[in-house]
Amino acid sequence: MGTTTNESAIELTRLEEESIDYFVPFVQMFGLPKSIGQIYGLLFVSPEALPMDSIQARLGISKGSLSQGLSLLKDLGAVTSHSLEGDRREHYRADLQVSRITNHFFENRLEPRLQNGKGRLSVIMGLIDESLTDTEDATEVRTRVAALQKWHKRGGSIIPMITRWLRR
Amino acid sequence: MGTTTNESAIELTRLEEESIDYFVPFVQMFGLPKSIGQIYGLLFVSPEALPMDSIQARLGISKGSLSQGLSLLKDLGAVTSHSLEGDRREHYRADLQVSRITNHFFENRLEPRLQNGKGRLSVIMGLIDESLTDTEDATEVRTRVAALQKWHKRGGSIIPMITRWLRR
DNA sequence: GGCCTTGTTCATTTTTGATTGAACAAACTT
DNA sequence: AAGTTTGTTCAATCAAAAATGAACAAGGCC
Repeated sequence: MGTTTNESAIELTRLEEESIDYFVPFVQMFGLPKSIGQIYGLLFVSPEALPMDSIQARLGISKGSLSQGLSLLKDLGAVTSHSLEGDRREHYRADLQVSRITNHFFENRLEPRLQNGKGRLSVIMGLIDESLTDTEDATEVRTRVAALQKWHKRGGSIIPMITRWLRR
Repeated sequence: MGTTTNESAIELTRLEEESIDYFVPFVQMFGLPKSIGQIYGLLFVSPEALPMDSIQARLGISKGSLSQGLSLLKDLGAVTSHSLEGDRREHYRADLQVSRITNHFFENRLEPRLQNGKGRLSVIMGLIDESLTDTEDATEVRTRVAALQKWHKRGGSIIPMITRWLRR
């Protein structure tokens, strides 16, 4: 049995449970909260789009979490919302682009920090002589920083590769 | 000025500060605690290997964190320990292989979960008919899961590529 | 207008994860 | 062997992140 048990929720099918148990660790791997995995997991195995109250009843999570979670998933492009005629509620459906979640990770979490790091490395390089008076010491450390810079370039160039590879 | 200020610590050089400010976000990007970044950042710009008490005095972090942090870094292979003659204390030096940190992320954090996920997907595929009686619905969802499986294969095959690329 | 229904926001609570430091072990010193 | 230095472990504390739910819009409906 999975870890999806929750008293106050409408019973989930085994399929839904398994899907959620799949997606929760998946999204956590990319630093997203559990609730995102639950929501996406449920929608992923729902053939028809679901309204918020129905999702809430099944997952037993708060309206707040749900609203925020759905809005993040919409931003990522992992979930789309649809209005059904004769129903005022928005209905949410999982988009197949799971890669949106991973792209978000690479583009929002990795990329900017790598970028920022690049600048810092130049500063560090500049500070070496100032702090390390012994020439040998300075050379040693400069070698290390140079290796990092090289590595940085590599890392930077591989991210677009990965995202391209994962998308489609 | 960086975020590395700490009352009870021996003054850090600008170089050390910058290095720490570089590595703290870097390691956090991969889900490692801040203290790991501080330790590694300090060692990275230290030409000579440092003993624990000296690291502690400079960073102002607890002996516990330090011991655990160093042992993790040693496990990663990002730090090596050396015994100096005439000094009972172990001395720690940063290994240039920063890629060890990223490898650890890919191999210990991503890989096993992807592996685990693979199995779950088969289970999910098997549960579809059981839960979705409508044939169209079942087909729809089966398509989604199939897409995920395909994506999974891709993801699995790209990880060795990335680690190979980053190493050396 | 007044009254529902649907959804968002955000201050508070809860949970999770990191850090601390005291207790302990191991190894050296005299 | 008693004392000292060095390092580890782990229960308790603290901090950061996530979830809750009440207060608040924004629209529809009578």
